[in-house]
Amino acid sequence: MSDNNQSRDVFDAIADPTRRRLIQLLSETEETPLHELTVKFDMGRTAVSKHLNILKEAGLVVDRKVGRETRYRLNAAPLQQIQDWVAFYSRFWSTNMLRLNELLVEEEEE
Amino acid sequence: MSDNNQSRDVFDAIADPTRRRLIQLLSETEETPLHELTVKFDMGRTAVSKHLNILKEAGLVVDRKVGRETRYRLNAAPLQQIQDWVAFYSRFWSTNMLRLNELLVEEEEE
DNA sequence: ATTATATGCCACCGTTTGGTGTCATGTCAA
DNA sequence: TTGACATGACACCAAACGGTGGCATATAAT
Repeated sequence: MSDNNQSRDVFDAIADPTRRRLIQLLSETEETPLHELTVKFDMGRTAVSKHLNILKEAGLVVDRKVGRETRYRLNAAPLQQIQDWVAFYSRFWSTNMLRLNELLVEEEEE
Repeated sequence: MSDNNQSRDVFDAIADPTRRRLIQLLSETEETPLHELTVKFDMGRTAVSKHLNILKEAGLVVDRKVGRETRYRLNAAPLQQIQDWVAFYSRFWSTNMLRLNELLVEEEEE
């Protein structure tokens, strides 16, 4: 159904701060060409392009050529994997909260 | 309030599959010594220990010496950062759903 | 007392990562 | 048509990563 050309682990793709910032920037627009993204970073065009390619490998970004520029668009769908994964562990910090409360109550009663 | 000895980015810590498996294993027990974790992986003790240290740097794991062994315990709390981050983008795959529907409707009406 | 176990620490090593600069090519503007 | 712009592709590089093995030490078991 959805696009699964994921040759790269999504967890891996979002590990880098630059790539997370790219995701954020792309979430603010419909479509942005490489050169426009590049000016927002303290690094060369080649580096930004590489990061975008990694995001593309993870399926988080789609690119499209328009004239001489390549425009990038966010595809947030693969992030569901992350959400599913982390949702499983939400129960653990909840129960830790409960356990913390137990300890506090015990201390009060001593 | 909570423990913030995070010298390591949580996104970075969970990027590695071995470390995610460690998190999963630790979620199944209260506390597990290094040697017991080691036997579950196809790598040496040193490698597993390194991964656990990285998780520790991210605050995802707490260790405690008991006799000659070092026991590790999961602390899922820092994973909230991940959840918060990804939650922000959930609206994007939802709106993509909506946009997909729009496109389908347009096609039908043509 | 001796031996086995569990670990930390360190040196080492090949591969990946995240950046650089350069060159060739395609496209837009004058 | 000439020149500026946007990009891809490539070689290169230092640093980080993910693994190894060996050694020293503390604890447990015999």
